[in-house]
Amino acid sequence: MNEAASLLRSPPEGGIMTRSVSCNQCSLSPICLPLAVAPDQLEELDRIMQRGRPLKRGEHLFRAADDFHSVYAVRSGALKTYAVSDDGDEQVTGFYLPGEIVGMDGISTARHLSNAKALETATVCEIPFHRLEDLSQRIPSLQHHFFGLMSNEIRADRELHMLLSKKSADDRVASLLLSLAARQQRRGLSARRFRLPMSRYDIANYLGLAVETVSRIFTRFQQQKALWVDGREVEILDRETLCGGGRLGVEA
Amino acid sequence: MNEAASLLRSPPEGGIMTRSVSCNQCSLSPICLPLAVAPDQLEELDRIMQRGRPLKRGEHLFRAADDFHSVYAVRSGALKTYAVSDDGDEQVTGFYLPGEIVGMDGISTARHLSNAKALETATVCEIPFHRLEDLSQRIPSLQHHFFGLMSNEIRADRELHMLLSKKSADDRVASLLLSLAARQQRRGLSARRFRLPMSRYDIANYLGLAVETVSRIFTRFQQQKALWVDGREVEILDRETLCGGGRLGVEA
DNA sequence: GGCGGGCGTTGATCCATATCAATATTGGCG
DNA sequence: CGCCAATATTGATATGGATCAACGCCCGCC
Repeated sequence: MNEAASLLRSPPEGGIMTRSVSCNQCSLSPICLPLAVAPDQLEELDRIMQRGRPLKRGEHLFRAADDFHSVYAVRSGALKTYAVSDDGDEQVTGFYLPGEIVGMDGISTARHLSNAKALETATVCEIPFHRLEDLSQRIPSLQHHFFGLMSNEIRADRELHMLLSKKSADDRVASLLLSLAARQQRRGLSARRFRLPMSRYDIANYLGLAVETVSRIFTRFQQQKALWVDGREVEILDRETLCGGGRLGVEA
Repeated sequence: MNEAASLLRSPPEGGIMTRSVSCNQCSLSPICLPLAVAPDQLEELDRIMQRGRPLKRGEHLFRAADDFHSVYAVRSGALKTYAVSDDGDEQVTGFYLPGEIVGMDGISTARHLSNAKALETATVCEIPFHRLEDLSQRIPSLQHHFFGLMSNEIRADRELHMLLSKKSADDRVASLLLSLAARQQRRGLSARRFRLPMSRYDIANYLGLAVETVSRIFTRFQQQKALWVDGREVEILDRETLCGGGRLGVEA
């Protein structure tokens, strides 16, 4: 269980390595925090970032009730966050892909209130939050960007709210697929074809559905030639049908 | 339709009045933005706040697609925010009571993406966002507090996510009632008895239920002596039963 | 190479809540 | 004061998706 580093390009020569890749070398910088920082100040941001060893699938980045001190930028792989309610059931609250920031819900309480777990081998850049706050005092564009990031998170949650409250199971699954596709595209990857980093269970849980329902919907989308699925590989064949196919006349 | 100011304590002497009440006179200051600002800097915050004429029930504070330039602190009354999806159906995304900040979802886009509408006569303090950002550059505690506010919004949305995705209609209604109660209490008012500012339709819409379901649940809670209801007046008689009554054995 | 356990699919049945329909009730307004 | 429209309640029925059950598959592990 401690051979985590072995999967990595980085030499396993000691556990935590702190400065293996700087932001300006990172291919994600145009969509990650650095986009808010002028080139000549990037060094400063870089200095507060900490790169850790990769997480193996199933490992936790943080857990609910841990002290909150950092947010994390995903560098590779994927994570999910989930909360556990008083009566014990789990709720997946989000999926995080490279270039995205995880952990922002802990800011107000000094404790994390959700758990973050790697869905597959993942690397993250840790950003101690108090230092990010300091830096934001000196770099207005960084403060602005970070307000924007949080605002985006709020917006996304509002969309999810509508999804869960008003939309059919089909719409929910379609919407998640299209969201993942868009996020792939943002990273310069194919928006049509990609691999789902999460299980059907996670998808169902996130969308408030039963696994069986998700499975059936994948099958049906495939029958309708709107989607090609092979395990976790998917290819979006027909966005129109996915989106509104059912409602807008095309039945059969 | 233009007699809006007439309902007010403030003299209707010209439409917009800009400085009728300063933050340090405002009874909400211990729970509103001022709590993040040292007394000797309160003046600065005060200077950027703008107090407008009150909104009448049904009036909009802003609409989706309006330019975003401000967030708003509710001073009295109540508002709801709602979004309208492509296919035309409405989703109530939040209720805002005195001391709370509305409009934060617009920050990242320069446009509002939801509508904010007064549920009853309401007054708000307008806070031009770019000036709040400036001020946050000079008052670290304000920046910190605002990050915290947004983080809270995210947290609340995560709880709602669980509510919509995993909980029964009963739990959802109970949860909303308890949330409103807690927010009453925060303002120093009774957590047991209060008036719902929103219609059953709004409640149902917000919680992803049908109006009829909400109505029936209110009736049932009353039969169970967990709640007393008269129109929009409610009194919470038994939190335990409300929370988990159904599941935890007490049936009948 | 075979075994076991998570993961995924498919079918049959059930139930919580939506939907449809009808009837109060309330509150704003002329 | 009385009317109308919006709001709220109540009952009967319909249904989308949950739940229960069974089975196949894949993959990591021994």
